[in-house]
Amino acid sequence: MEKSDAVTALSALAQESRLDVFRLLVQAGTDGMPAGQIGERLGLPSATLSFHLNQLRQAGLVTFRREGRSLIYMAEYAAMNALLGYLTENCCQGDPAGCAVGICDPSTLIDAKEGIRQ
Amino acid sequence: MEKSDAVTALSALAQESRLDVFRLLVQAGTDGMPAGQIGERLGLPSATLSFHLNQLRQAGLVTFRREGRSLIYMAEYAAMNALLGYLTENCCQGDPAGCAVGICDPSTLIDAKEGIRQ
DNA sequence: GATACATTTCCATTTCTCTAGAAATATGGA
DNA sequence: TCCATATTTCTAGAGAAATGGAAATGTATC
Repeated sequence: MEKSDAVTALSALAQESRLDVFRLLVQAGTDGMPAGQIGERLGLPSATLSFHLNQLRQAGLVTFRREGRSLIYMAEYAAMNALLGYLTENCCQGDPAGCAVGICDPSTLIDAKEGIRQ
Repeated sequence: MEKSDAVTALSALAQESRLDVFRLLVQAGTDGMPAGQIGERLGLPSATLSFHLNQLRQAGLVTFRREGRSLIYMAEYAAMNALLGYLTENCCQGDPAGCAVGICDPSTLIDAKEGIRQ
């Protein structure tokens, strides 16, 4: 992961509404959640929500698919894991004994056990 | 960890110079590094560096101690671990099989193996 | 094609953040 | 006490981000 990508992802999460949205989508799992439902749950006007969803999308932290009239947003677990990896990358002078990298991906549990980063 | 604390910590890290400073201190370990040396390494004017160090300090991500004329800054590993925990907290609907929380602390390797969060 | 619905884009306003020179503060040594 | 060093606080200007109403876009249904 590049430094600029990390800053973009951290900036995207460093805002109360967006952190709420992201965590909601992390909870929602691979099913995702339509934009309208997100706005309803968090009490955000549609234009405001759309702005924040766009920020999260440009940071690579969420993706979406269309289903009828709705856009279903879902968390991008790989991006979250890459960010966690970046933050802990230089930790403990590379000693794995004191440094366990967090991995979280409901769709690839097998990969998670092997470790995503090589 | 409170949501507002998480936003503060993420905001602190969501800036190129501060991310550089934090990672440098994570590398430096418990010895820490004097402010002057940080500024020299990253090419930051003293007032600018001081502003960023203050942001990191207010976010609880770094602490400092005085040694003679120098202020030695060091990473607060517990705060970083708390943030990683917060981001992955609602992951995988609580299923521990797909969700391992990252832990990193050179000074408490034993605690790390037990897991810091209860 | 007309209408309803879901969501986005446009826009202006307000608010927060970054930057770095200059002055102030704290410490140590002559 | 006086000077050098290390770092902070003060300050103001420039730039970026957040907000939400109104209008536009895309999709489905009749």
